[in-house]
Amino acid sequence: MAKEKSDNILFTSSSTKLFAEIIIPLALPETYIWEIPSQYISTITLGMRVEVQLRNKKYAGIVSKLIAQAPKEFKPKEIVNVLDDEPLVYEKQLIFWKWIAQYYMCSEGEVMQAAIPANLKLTGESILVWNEDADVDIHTLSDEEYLLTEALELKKELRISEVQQILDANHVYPIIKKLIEKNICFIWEELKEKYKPKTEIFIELNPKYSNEKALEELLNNWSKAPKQLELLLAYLHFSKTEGEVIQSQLLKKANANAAQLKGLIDKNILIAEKRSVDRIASLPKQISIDFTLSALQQQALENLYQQLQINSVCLLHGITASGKTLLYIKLIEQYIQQGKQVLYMLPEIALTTQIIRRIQKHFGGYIAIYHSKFNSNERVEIWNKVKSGEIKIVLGARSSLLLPFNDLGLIIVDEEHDASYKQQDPAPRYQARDAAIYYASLFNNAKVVLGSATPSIETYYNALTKKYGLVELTERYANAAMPNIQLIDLKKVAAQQMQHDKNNVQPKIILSPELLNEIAISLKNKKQVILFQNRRGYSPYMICKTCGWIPHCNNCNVTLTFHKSTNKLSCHYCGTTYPSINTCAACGSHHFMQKNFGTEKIEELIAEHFIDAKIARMDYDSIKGKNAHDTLIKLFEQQRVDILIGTQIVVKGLDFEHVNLVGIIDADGILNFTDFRVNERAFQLMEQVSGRAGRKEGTGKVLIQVNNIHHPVLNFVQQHSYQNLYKYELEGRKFYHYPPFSRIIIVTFKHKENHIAEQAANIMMQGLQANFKQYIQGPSQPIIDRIRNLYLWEILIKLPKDATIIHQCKIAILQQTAIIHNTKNLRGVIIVPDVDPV
DNA sequence: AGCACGCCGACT
DNA sequence: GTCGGCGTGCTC
Repeated sequence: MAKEKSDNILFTSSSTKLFAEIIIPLALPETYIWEIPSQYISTITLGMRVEVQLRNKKYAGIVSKLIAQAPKEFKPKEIVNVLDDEPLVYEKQLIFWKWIAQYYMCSEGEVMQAAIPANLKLTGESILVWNEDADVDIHTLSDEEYLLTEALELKKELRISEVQQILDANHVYPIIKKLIEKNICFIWEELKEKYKPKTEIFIELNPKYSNEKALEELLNNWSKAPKQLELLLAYLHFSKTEGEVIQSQLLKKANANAAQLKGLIDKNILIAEKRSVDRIASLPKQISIDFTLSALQQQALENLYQQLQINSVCLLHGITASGKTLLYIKLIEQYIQQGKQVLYMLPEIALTTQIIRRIQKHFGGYIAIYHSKFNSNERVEIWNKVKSGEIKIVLGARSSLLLPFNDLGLIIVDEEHDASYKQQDPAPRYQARDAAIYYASLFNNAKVVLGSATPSIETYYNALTKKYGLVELTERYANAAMPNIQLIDLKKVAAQQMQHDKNNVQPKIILSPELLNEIAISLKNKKQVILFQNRRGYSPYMICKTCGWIPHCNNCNVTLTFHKSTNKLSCHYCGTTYPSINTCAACGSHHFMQKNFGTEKIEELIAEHFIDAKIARMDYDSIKGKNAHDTLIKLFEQQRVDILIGTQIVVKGLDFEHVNLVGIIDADGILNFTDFRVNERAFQLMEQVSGRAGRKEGTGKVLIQVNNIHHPVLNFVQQHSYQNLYKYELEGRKFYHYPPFSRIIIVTFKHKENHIAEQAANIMMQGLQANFKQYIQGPSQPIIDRIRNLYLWEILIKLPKDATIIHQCKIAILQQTAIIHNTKNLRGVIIVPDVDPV
């Protein structure tokens, strides 16, 4: 720290002026410069927060660069206050932010906005909220702090401008910062669902029995209460096999009751502790690796070490259930023992208690979990502990990449092919997998391991061309066989039924007799079934039987999906819901037909067929509640659900022992997308869903219902051949010049008037034509050409993989954006560049 | 981005 | 007369 400081102080003499570039959490096209008042010159360093005035608003910005030379064109204002006495981020993070901003075409302010928890950023808009649970010790407060605390207690909420009236205007932000630190108030975050960490009661053995002798003595001298002894023995067995013991599970497995457990707790033999599943401050900081790898896994691990000696990035390609997680755990252990920090990234939805518990079991209190559902206080806590190095392992989603690591040794990107690593809507639209590779390069000798059963084509290409190392695991552990995959030709089934029924209407088959039959067999054998339907709701659209009118969303150009459970129509693009329609708006008819089908409808049909089976549905609609997702998984784990019907959500890395049948209801729906990644995505989806079948004992079966039975991807899925898919797909990518043979930028233009959006897109296209004509496609309207009342136009740019051309093109796009925004009538057009879109 | 300034039409 | 719509310029 001391070294960093002396490096950054350019001048100490009081006659010399010092200036700083400050990042403001706004989408400003460039960073602005403020002057550092002389009293701060000796203490200010990069990464500290400062209070500055921009126009007539105040912001907490971050010092990103110190400058000795006074700018000629304007006279900078002075920084009002320095808010930190140590940097909030290291220089590495500042470099990283700059790279993200440049690569993904956004402002550094937008990156800052995404990186920093709300409680650490302040703007004039921020609203302070009184913390009802605050435990204030008045004597520790300064006069000004007390003044503000009093006002807050009275009014509960204060805008920063109001705070300014209460306090001396020059002292606002430092006082607020103090109060936030003292937990007296927090910064209001709108619409953020409050995430309640899930707590469970864990049972532990009193440490005084942790040595064998004391325990033996206890057991040998046991008298009375034989049931308690039985329970204690069950606990000991359970803790050996599972590590963590949860009260409810213990009682269930040991067939004991709460009174017996209470007896043991009262005798101080066992200890009960209520703690959150994902916040684990109380867990001991210890590593316990109590499994051994199979010969193949061991070899793969050694291979991985070797590859990481030569490469900074390595792909771990292991088929489903080959034990990738075990390798990660071994790897993490290595890095922790060297004192390095490790980031283990997973797609948000895969961050279930299942995986969290598994990792916790091995690394206890070294771990922190981080994702966007945590509230700001919790995020700040983790932020600080990662910065100080107290936390060694972060298990998190995409956004955990933006934490202030200082001594990162390893980043694991699990399920690296997963599209959710790419941020979609607010900028920065970064791809966390790719950004991780750059981020790692900022740390001394840090490595990246990308893991997947079905790697993205780009990643596999990079591995084969030696840009990344490659380690493959081709066998499932415990010799479990890959599931057997059968295609069900829906056309044939329909034809048969038509013959049978002797009426000439070809029926629409949703559930084929084969599938129903197999489900019945599974149920009879007390096995579980997963049915996959990649569409939620009951029916994707309704159509008037008389005139063909289809209800659309008022704000978007999409058909509305009917949800039977709520009896509402809903737009899956903007989320608006409408009451169910009984009358056709075009012809007044009351007869509607439901076209296609979603998870809700499947659930209903299955329930009709299997009256006694326990059925559950897992999709975006059914897991909205805080812990609904975890609860559902648990129910299924404990075999309290026989048939699980779900969308994408069911494929993400869940490990269920008793599933032996997976049904894909509508493969055509997966295969008929117009996106250059369809084949890759379809294969990944089907292969991952299949992987849920027969993971432990026995062989699983997968039934795929499909009309277009000759689609090549189905063949690859049946063979479980990623290699063949890769070969096939790579040729297509080469022919059409798609990634990995090019780099794509899509620029989207949005405006409430269609012709204005179009006009802006045309100006951009013309501006780019001079140098990039051969790379541009469009402008064109996307298939869904209006979302949230804004019309959309797009330009697709496929650039060669040449850093100079890409860089120049980005500059040209930004120039054209500036030109468009300086043109009359067009300034309202929202222009969104998306680099490496998915 | 966000905010003030200023130029126009519609109203008490 | 003035209220408020939004097009325009500008922020260190």
